[in-house]
Amino acid sequence: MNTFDFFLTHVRKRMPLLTVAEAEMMFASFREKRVKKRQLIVQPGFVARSRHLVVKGAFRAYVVDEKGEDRTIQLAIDDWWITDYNSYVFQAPATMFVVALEDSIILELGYEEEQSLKNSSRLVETFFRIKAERWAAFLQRRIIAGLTQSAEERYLDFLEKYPLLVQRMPQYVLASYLGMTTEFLSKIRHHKLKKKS
Amino acid sequence: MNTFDFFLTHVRKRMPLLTVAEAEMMFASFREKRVKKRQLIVQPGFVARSRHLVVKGAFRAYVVDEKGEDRTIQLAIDDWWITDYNSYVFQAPATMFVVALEDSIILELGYEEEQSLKNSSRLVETFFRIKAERWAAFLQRRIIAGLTQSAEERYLDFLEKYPLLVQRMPQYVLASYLGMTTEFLSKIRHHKLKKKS
DNA sequence: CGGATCGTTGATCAACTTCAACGGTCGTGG
DNA sequence: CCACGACCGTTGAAGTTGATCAACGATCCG
Repeated sequence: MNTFDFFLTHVRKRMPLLTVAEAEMMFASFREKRVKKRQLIVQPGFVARSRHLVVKGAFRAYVVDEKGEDRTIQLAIDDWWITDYNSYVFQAPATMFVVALEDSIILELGYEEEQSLKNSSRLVETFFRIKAERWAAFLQRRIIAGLTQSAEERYLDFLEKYPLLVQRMPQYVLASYLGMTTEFLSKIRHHKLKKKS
Repeated sequence: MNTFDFFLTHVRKRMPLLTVAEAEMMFASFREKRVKKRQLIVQPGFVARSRHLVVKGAFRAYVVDEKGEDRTIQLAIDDWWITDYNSYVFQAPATMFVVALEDSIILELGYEEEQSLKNSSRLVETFFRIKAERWAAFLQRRIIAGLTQSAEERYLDFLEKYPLLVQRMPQYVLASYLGMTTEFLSKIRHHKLKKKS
């Protein structure tokens, strides 16, 4: 499957009505890029000028807090988008790192290109509106999980919903995404939680 | 200020280009409602058929977990929108309660009405796209706060960013929004945290 | 082959919760 | 208009969850 076919399949999942011609027009605004493991595509202090659709590979967005700990804010593998969302939407300096966890292929869409696309096609505007709505819904579910579940429950739930992600992510990434330490996640996985009495 | 003027000011904040005629057309799809304190506008099991713009008053969206504890997912006072976002976007059964914390006035927008509005006006589609993007950005900042800050830091930050909200919300609402118990928030507020040695 | 990276395990510790008891205030029915 | 319960907040003691620290083991590349 070539990159355009991948892209067509991707957009048709959200917008079945999109014609091939429209998909081609959109596709023309993207740049295909190869990114090596450990390479950064967004860095704190610089504006995230693009959002990135992962064709193949894996990425992680994280912030580093005062204590120097990193906290994973977002993960992406094949067919997901990633960037520093705040930075991209407001075109303000980023606070996150976005780094490749594997050698990857991405489709990069610049902010200005996205604006033009939305201006030139009503359907594209709708595409990005739906994308933003679903992203918000996803984030809200994550907030609910954080407020209502224990570390173990969050892990088990995540494992059930995103088994592919769990398989591909190193454990320290997973732990920091789920809001716990690697040590604790290791204990959860090996049923080494000390139960009382 | 009458309700339409309130609405016009509200939408112009996001869309300065909106003409009065367009604002009037949008406004016609909303229903003004008065809601008494403790009245529910969304309930679990029923689809959230509307989203609500708070003209005057205060609301709280919360879920009840297995242990019977309630966790506040969203707050809204004047000029904010509220509903069960997941339920509204996917038109699926709600998991949240949305309840009035004061006697309130809201502008209610039904799902179908929103779709028609977006179809009939490009600018309205853009309005809701921007709204969704900012909502997602807001939620992501909340996730970052939850992953990187202690309970005390979350409270102090929230107090700084949303002093009006803090003033108007009862403490148990605030505590459950910030992911801690009322007791603990009370101790934070009275500097009763026991420090070691 | 050798360091860097990632994961494991147990002991101790800190942040926050739970529980219990109590005090104030608000609003509603008698 | 008062009284009484419901609701909300406070405080301290004890309990839990998960973090921190430290040491070690495995694996993976270069």
